[in-house]
Amino acid sequence: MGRHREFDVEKVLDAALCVFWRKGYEGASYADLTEAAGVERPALYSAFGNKEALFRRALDRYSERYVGYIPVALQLPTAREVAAHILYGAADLNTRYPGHTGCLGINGAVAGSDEAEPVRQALIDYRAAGQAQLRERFDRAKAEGDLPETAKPEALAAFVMAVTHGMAVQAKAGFSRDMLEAVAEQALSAWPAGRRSGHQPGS
Amino acid sequence: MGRHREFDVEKVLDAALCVFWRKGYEGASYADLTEAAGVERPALYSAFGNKEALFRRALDRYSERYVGYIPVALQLPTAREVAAHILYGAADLNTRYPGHTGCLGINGAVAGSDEAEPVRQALIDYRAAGQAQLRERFDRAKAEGDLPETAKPEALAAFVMAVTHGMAVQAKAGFSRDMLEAVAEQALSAWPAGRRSGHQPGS
DNA sequence: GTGTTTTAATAACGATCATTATGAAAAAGA
DNA sequence: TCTTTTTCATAATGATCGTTATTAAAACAC
Repeated sequence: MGRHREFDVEKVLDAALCVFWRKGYEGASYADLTEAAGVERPALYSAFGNKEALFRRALDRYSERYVGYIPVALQLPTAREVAAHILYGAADLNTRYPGHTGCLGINGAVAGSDEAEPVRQALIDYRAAGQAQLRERFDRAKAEGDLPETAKPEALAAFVMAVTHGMAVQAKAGFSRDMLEAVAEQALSAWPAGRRSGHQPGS
Repeated sequence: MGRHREFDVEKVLDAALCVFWRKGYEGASYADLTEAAGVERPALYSAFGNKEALFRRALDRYSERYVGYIPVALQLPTAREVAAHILYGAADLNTRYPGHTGCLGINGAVAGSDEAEPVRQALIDYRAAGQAQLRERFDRAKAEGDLPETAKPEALAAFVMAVTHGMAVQAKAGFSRDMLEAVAEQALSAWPAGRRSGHQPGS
């Protein structure tokens, strides 16, 4: 019983995601969010709760709809291909939408006031989870001989993540896709070769 | 004639710099700034102007007092040493002070509200200037044979900057110095060798 | 059709934001 | 000592922040 909801929750969530992507968590005001979503303030509160809950829903949606290239990358046969797919995938995602360059995980919460600390921590956890997946994948690669015995999977994962974060910062500063791809190419040019890797540096 | 200023302008500026470093531009309120500086609000306005002017003064001081390792790096004889000095210098600066990890250039302005756009642009310009210096240094290295003819100085500079930005993001997330140094080491492991470079990959 | 329940929209809430009037206190010149 | 000038400290400015009362409208049950 009762009145039906008149707006599409998923469309509203997409609109909020775009605002957060562009302005970060604290920079996105309810005035921005309601204007982008086309609904009034109380509708956002009744549908999602408060601002932090709305952001977490937007982060979930971001993960589902835009970061799919990472699980795809993790399925690739060699570590180099994994890293390459992630690096070029980040280069693409960071520059694909002119209205919101960079990535939500970096734009949202690098710094800010104390009140946003739980949100920053959520984003840190989000990035850490991705890095842990990458590290596990590199552990496997080492066991399979795709990475040499001397390779340090944890450091390799942190390195790949650092480059992607750095590209996100650069994308927000307006770097071209070509430049980001050149960054990715350079990051890959020293990838350690394993027993079963056909790649030779410089070949 | 008139009354003397009772506080030390440089000490106040240092205090403001620490607050901006920790909380970013928009996250730092005047309540934070006056508490850290130990002076009242109108004193900050009379000495520095408004918040944006105070931030720019703090950015200048940051450049003078904390980023000296970059001009030092630019004087080193080989491009690899330049990149290594910058990468390890960033690893150090990003983790040296537990109270304000990361770096001001990244923490301050990756995302935020529209009102802070000029400040974000100032930080983008600041980072771009550093990258331009690096690129010029790599141009020289190429001319001197320290980088191979195939090397792309612009891409190399963007790559080094991307890694440093990524490390700044990671430092803000609590990464250890050891981990950041491992990231830097990996970034260097593929550095292109020129005619006059004694380095061989893997040696 | 009446009553109940849920949503929609307007407008207000207290808190905090950056920024300043305002007036007292202090130092310099006459 | 008196006047002038600058700084200091208290407190208030209008605006915006995230969050909600409040009331009107719409959709079900009976």
